[in-house]
Amino acid sequence: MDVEKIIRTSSPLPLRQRSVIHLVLVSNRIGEVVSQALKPYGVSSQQFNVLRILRGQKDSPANLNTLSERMVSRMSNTTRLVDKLLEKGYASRTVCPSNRRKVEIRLTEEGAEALREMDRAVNDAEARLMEQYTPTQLEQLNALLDLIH
Amino acid sequence: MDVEKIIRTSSPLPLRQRSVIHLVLVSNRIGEVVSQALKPYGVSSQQFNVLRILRGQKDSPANLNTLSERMVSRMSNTTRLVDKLLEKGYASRTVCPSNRRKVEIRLTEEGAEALREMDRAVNDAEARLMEQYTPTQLEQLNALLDLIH
DNA sequence: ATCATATATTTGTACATACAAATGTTGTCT
DNA sequence: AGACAACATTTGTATGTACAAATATATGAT
Repeated sequence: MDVEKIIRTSSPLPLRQRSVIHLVLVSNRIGEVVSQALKPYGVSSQQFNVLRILRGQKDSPANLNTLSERMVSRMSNTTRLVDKLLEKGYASRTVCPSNRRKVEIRLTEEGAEALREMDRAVNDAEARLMEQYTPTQLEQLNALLDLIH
Repeated sequence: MDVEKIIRTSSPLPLRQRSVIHLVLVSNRIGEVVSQALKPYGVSSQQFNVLRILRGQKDSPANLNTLSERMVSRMSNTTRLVDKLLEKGYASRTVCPSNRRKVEIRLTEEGAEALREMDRAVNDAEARLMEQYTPTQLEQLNALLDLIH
């Protein structure tokens, strides 16, 4: 991305500062593209993320703790996010019988079905976004990102 | 960053998908580090961004349009963000006399002073975050990020 | 059994973000 | 001048995010 053009700065930025801004701009762009792809299904990218985690659980239910641990962007309020998924009929929530402090959250059949379509849409969008990259470049990018602590 | 560890997934992710998640994780981490550095000054990273743009204007004031154009993350509501800066005494807002539709937003002396300290704090935090990188690696990273459209 | 502590979730508050609609101002066309 | 479109900002609504406090349940020590 052309950082200087996007933030309309005339003077060139110091390399490290440019990298940091660049990373944020790219991530914002990813967010944009993904939310756009998900718009037809009425879910946010965080909600999509949760649906994928639920699917990854196979038949065992997830509790809120598990969900927030596994989410890409830690949600400080997973309760309300799950509320939205319930409203849409994509997930179910029951009190865990063995430990009544916990809740059991499951993907519904409707949720699983919608998720298959979302997956396709998001995957296509990501493919378009990243089509410039050769596999080698993707390896390099990942290796460089690994350096951040 | 160790993507698989952070999102606690056992199966390795496809390279492209891993890159996308990696970029988002890194950007989230940057956001965390920057907000932490700004916490003592009571401003968000977006507010900090606006303060820097105001300084870049030298003595000519900025209007809201200019601000949202130049911000790293486009704010859909720059009005309310500037409100916060007014409350803190870091910026001033007056109606533009030549075109009463516009507003003129300026950095106050107090804002300029606080900004100098914030700059130091943020710069230090970013330096710590990116200390692993050689200049060459930063170049490579920027070049790879340039590929995104 | 009771109390303190730890665990799991929910609720409250403030702020941030996205999008649409409303307001006020300016310039243009007739 | 009056009507109308374009411009710049503000306001409203819904949702998302961060952090702290509140609630409910379980566990362990005495």
